[in-house]
Amino acid sequence: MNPLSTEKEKQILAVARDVFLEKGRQGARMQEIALRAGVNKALLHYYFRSKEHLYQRVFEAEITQFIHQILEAIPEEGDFCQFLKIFIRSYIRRVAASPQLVRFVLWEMRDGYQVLHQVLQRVFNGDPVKNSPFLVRAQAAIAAGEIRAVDPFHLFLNVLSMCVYPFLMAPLLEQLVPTLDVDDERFIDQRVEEIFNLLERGLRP
Amino acid sequence: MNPLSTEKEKQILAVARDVFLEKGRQGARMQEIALRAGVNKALLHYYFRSKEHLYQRVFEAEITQFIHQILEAIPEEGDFCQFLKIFIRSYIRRVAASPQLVRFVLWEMRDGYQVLHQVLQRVFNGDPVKNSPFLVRAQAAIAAGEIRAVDPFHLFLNVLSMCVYPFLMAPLLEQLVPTLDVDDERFIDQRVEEIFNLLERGLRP
DNA sequence: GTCTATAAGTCGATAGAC
DNA sequence: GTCTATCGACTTATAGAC
Repeated sequence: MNPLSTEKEKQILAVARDVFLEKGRQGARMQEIALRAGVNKALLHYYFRSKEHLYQRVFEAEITQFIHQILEAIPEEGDFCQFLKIFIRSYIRRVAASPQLVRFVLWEMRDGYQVLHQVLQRVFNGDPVKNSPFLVRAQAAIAAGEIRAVDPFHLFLNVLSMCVYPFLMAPLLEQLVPTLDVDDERFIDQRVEEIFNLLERGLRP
Repeated sequence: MNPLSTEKEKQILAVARDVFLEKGRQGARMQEIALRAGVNKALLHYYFRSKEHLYQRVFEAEITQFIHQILEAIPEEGDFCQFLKIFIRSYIRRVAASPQLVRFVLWEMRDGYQVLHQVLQRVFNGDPVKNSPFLVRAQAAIAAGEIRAVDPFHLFLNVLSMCVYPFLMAPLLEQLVPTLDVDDERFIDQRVEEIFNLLERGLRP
């Protein structure tokens, strides 16, 4: 196989990712992907056979990469509060870097939640609920009396929610508050602080 | 104007709402809307001129209705904690009733955030940030020393986030935890309790 | 492998009968 | 107002030259 072909394949995938995230599964056009990738439309079918195949490749790749990036940012040591703050910061930074991805995944989840589930199964050795670092750490912290006995699952949902949702609403928020810029480091730091302080106080034993 | 015509127009709008929420702006098909509404495709154009017009009508109507339903459920009296608990319960019930709507709005917000902004301007007399009941109540509660001095804007974001996000993730969550049913009253009550307890403790002066 | 050209099908929109 | 029939534009996909 020609290394140039592999290179071109990656190029197409990168562009397809952008177009799918921008326009969605239905809105994306093979013509636009070809144009922006600087290749002919027929070449897309040569490499990926159909729009559906290309979409599946992009969707699965993005989900896998996203989960791995989050996992890499999770610290192993330290007490639960340290762990929590670092997790919040990492997660928010990742989401702020491409909120389009989260919006895309949530929208496409209507049909594609099985794919997300399969990726989680693979990454977390068959049992995401039991093996998720966050849930493991939270349970340990409760057992050790570091935090009060909340439901770890709901706690996890609460943390993810507060980290993600404002960035999904960003276009509206920036319209409502003209001085606001959700990509600004200061806003991100503010959110980390507000979320962490709320949790730290709300979880005290 | 024939009352039957108005009836048919409403029927089309109701079906169009379902199809747009299900398939999105691009994925929705005029043919499908016509079929499910039991009318001819040409009639859609007779009433609404184009797919774009029909979409705008549906989008604006849904946003307006959603905001009004939330506002109706906001209590006037009581201390901030009572207010908070009722707000959380109302908001979650509304979101749980049709998470598809929220998913749709967030996805379409890429282009449609101006519409959302216009509706908010209209409902809140030109200044949603100043006149939003939640922000007003939060500021008063801080001034009265009922809760500690957090940023009301971030507090609002946190509450909305925790109420909405889990229902956006519902398809995945139910796959991960087979016993989970996010439409079950018990899950909804659990979430209200977990969110309220976290906030009540996290906001103590 | 990469291109041009085109097939095959879909969809929004409209003309025109009733 | 409501229907049938069809146009015209667009999109995916492929055939075939190079």
